[in-house]
Amino acid sequence: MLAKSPGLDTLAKSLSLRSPMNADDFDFLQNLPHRIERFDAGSYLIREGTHPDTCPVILDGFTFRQKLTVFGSRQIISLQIPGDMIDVQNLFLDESDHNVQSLSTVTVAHIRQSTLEHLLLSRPHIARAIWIQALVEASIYREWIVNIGRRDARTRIAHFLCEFCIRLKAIGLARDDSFELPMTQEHLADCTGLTPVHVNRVLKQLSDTGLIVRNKRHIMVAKWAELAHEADFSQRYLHIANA
Amino acid sequence: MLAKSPGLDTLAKSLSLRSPMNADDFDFLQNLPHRIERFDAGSYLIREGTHPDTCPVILDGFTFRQKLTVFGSRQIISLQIPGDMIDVQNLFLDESDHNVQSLSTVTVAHIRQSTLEHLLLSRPHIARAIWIQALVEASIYREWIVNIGRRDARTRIAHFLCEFCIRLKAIGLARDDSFELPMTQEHLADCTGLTPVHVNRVLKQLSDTGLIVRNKRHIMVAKWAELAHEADFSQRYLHIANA
DNA sequence: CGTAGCCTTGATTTGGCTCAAGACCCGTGG
DNA sequence: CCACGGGTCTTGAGCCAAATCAAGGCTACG
Repeated sequence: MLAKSPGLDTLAKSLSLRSPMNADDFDFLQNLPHRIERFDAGSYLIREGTHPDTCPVILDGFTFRQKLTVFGSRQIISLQIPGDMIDVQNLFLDESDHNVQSLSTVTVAHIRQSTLEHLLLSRPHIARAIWIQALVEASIYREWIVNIGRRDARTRIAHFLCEFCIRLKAIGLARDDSFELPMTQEHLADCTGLTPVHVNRVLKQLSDTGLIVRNKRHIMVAKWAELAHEADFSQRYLHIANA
Repeated sequence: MLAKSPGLDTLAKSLSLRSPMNADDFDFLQNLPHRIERFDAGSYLIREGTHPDTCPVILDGFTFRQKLTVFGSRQIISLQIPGDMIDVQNLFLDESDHNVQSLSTVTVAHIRQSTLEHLLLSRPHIARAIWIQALVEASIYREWIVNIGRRDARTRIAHFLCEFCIRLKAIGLARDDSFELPMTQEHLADCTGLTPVHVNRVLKQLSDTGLIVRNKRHIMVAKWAELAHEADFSQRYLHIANA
């Protein structure tokens, strides 16, 4: 529980990609007190209206933020990948305004909110990296608003695939523009504001056109430049330094 | 330029609503070095791809964040009202990923990014308030994703009106559920992912049903409870303390 | 008093939704 | 080892909410 764990490497690496960090900061992050927990797919990590006292960090697997309308439909708001801190906002806000659920089996490290608050004050370089992570997430929200508000279904799905692929590549979970979707087509529909049926048709169409190759949930982007062009995709909003 | 100005009152008040602040902090905010600038309606305050060296704070008027697709359509991502700092993210991110434009004539106070960076490190209570403002903005993004992704046109417009009204009331710019829209119906369409024509029809329909009363751009919410219900509106996501 | 921007309304079209049925895939238990 | 069943994916048919196209009307301002 208090001991150094290989687990928090994921967090330290993810944050150090965001802002330069010295060995001391890096070491400090790895030694943060935390508690490991595993969740089955579909579990709730955070529920709307509650105020969690820990911030989970994803070590392995995927989660998503989600809101439900009174009419019963679900909108997925964002996806979290390994290295992401999934509850920075509840450090400063009273109640969670949305739900967080696991997409697959996930392993998280819980860090106490009080530990984080102290860290934000005492470690400016780490604090900077955490804020950058939060600001980039907000930037992705903005792009999703554009995606859902002003792009047609084909463009929208293409954009989603480009974004997810780039994010995975940045943390080494995708190679050669090829990756595994950790979600059903229903989830994909809830990410893009479409229906599962229409997502299916669009995916088929993208395969038929030869832009992607699908094998179950494995996606290979066959023609990156063309897909990105059709997707109206530019990765500036992801704020990934090296690329 | 360096002198105390009545202008920054707006910022100090807005931030102190977000996190408790002592007289010293309050005074410090009012005495921040800044430069006042006015913009005509439609001016660009920030352009995608640039890195401004000041953060504008709205003293009077309204601005909006906006992105354009390659197909030429525009999506408005958020609205800023007096007291809002409109460029906190560029403190930490290299290039702006979107545009900010004025909706009406606006007066802003430019604060140097370096001044802000120093402030974030030296004044924890103010820093907290600034981060809360940024986190609440992200929360509003999340709600807009839901609004655009999963609500029909009538619900969407109703939700937009509820949100805008509550935000204005929080800073004393609306009374009795009655306020002035600082935008054209085309802007409203770009906020909601609809077309101007359809926005017009929905507004008419909301008047005809008696939920709102319109006089040019003046909106009076005649039946708040009913409008909020139809809008699937709950103000939790705005994180306004007192209400 | 002309003109440009905004608003309003009608007619028609269409992208994506709904409804429905069947196929596939995989884990489970007999 | 195979039958069963539930979740997911796929495809077809028909429909509808919102888009598009188009034409006037209003208002403010030079």
